Amino acid sequence: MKKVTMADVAKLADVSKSTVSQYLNKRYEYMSEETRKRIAMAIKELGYQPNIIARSLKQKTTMTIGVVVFNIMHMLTTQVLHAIEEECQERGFHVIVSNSDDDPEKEKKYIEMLRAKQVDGLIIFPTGKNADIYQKLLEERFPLVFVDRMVPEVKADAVLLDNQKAAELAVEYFAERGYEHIGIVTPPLVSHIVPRMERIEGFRQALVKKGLPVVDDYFITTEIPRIQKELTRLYESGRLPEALFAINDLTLMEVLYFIKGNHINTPDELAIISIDDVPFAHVYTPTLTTISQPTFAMGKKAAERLFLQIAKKSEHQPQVFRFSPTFIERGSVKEKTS
Amino acid sequence: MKKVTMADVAKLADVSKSTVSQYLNKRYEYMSEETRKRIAMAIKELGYQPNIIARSLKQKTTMTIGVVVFNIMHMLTTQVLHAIEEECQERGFHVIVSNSDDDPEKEKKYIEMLRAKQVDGLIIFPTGKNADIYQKLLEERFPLVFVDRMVPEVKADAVLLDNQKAAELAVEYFAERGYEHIGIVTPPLVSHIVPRMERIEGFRQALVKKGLPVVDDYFITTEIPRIQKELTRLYESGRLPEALFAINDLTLMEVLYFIKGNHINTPDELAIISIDDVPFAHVYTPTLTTISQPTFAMGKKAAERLFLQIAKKSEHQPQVFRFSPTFIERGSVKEKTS
DNA sequence: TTTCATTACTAAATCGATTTAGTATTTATA
DNA sequence: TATAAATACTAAATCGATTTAGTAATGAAA
Repeated sequence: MKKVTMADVAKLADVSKSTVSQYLNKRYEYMSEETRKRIAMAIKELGYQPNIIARSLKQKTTMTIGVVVFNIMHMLTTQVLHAIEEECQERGFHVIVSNSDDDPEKEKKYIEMLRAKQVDGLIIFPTGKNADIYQKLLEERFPLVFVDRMVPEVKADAVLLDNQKAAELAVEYFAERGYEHIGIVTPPLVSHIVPRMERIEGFRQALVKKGLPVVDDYFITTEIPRIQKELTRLYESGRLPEALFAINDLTLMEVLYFIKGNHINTPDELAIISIDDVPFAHVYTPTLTTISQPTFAMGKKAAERLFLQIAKKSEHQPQVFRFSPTFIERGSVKEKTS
Repeated sequence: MKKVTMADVAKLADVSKSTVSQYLNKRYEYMSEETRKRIAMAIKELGYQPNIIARSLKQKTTMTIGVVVFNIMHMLTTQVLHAIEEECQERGFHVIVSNSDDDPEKEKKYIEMLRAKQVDGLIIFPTGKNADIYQKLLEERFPLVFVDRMVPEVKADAVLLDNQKAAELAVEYFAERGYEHIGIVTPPLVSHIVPRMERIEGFRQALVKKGLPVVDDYFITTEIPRIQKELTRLYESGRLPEALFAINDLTLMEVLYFIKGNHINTPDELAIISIDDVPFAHVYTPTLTTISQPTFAMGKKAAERLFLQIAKKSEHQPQVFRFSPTFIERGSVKEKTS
């Protein structure tokens, strides 16, 4: 019942541990056919399984990466995570995921725990509030890639959406179809949450560019659980815009719930465009016009960049990758011919 | 730049490594206040972070569990995974997730890799086709819990839904509202995929119990990508039932797409009940009547059971936990008064 | 005054691999 | 024939912790 170690295999095959180790690492160069067979036999007979922990200790690599995300409930997170996992699985790496829940303290703790576990690199969907820690990782040349959000003062690899472009796509589409009163729905703006800032800024600029009014009332920037109330308030006072831009899947859900609750007709009364892929966009009534993030490509890129850093531990040139959003035209915006 | 080890801390604090180790493990009993302070100082000064790999090698525990799932795309998987992760995080454990993609070969490989990595236990959403491997784990008293599916011939802990009950709930609800022609939509039946078998068997028995006809045509049991074609075929030949029971979220999506594509009215032309929580059930039109699995409780239970096994490595009495489904009445079934 | 306990530590073994430096034998080359 | 090179291995150090057995100093009890 006790664990079989390399020493046991060595004894049975009547060779030294070193030779067994060579065998396991496929360094057959100076090994006789016969020895090789004897070791293979011994391994099979004993049902030997190497202990990767022991190997990791010596080799200082664990073939494991850590991912710290600020919210697993986001579609983006889930999808990017899948891509990362797939990319890792291909390379024989494992992934440990931790959820910081957008709490910088937790994020800090998890980064430390993962480092203590000797992960070979970190992919972080950052809270954005631990610049000192991120910076320290960089200085130690510890492999690090940011995803979704970036931290401007930390010069690390980052994989994110061209958020400005995404907002622009939405506004332009609305504008070209004759919409003038366009609102945006987003969680509260916080300076260190880059995509949020970029999306709202892109939205504002696109309005101006299209010569559309920038109405304060149409900026619904409040905590997710308060979005419905806010929208209902606007609706009841007759100041609801004709179109809404939901900046992610979570805000979209709130908008849809609001629509449902108040029997609002989409797109006639209220048109909708949102960022992120929701799985039901094409079966919903009406089908939902969305702006999709290339989550798979983003996850793949993040993993690739991390592996690049892991491979050559030195002189890595950090880069920010902006992925283009894809406009998916469906049925939640109509042609306005008023 | 090089790693700070316990030896460095010991040297700086002018004590032995043993004492530093005692300190880190909070065994302060026979340690002077002064020594304690000196060690604390040294740790801070050097920025020492313990190497958990080294500790794991000696202690033979990694504070990490492995989870092998057969399909990450399932809602159930995602949700149960979150619960497991939460439970682990509370105990300071990490989780490594692998996706077997319902391929027994991959499952086998991942189980072996995770064991080589010395995980302290495994939670498996089994393909069901590796009974010999599961059995070996059991015999070695390696902590193991099955989720969603079980493997009848392997007497391990298992956490699953009361599938028969779930099917019964659906049929009874339909029957009580005057439906007679009820269909079921499921991926192909395979004997080792227990929930599928139980759901369809429960469905059949409930029909009989309610005195309803069991019509072959109404059993749509085909690969996910072929479900729409099959439904359309039935529809065009005028043999579509009045009600459909979709046995999971993936089949539900196909049914919804079919409905959308053929402009079928729900619930008037076709009523629907499905198993699993889909996030849009309450914003869809009509709102979707579903049978929910207590995914959070299931994940929590699976983790708890695993930790129980990890705690007392011996004399563990395996148990199968059947969780009750919850019927959530919404709008995709009407009262038939024909 | 001797003996025993208690306190506050430490030296060395250990976990299970990898790796380096080295040995012994055979073969090839000068 | 002597030497160098290639082949087929092995002993021992190492990775960075934990842990066991032990030591030295002090205080208390007999």
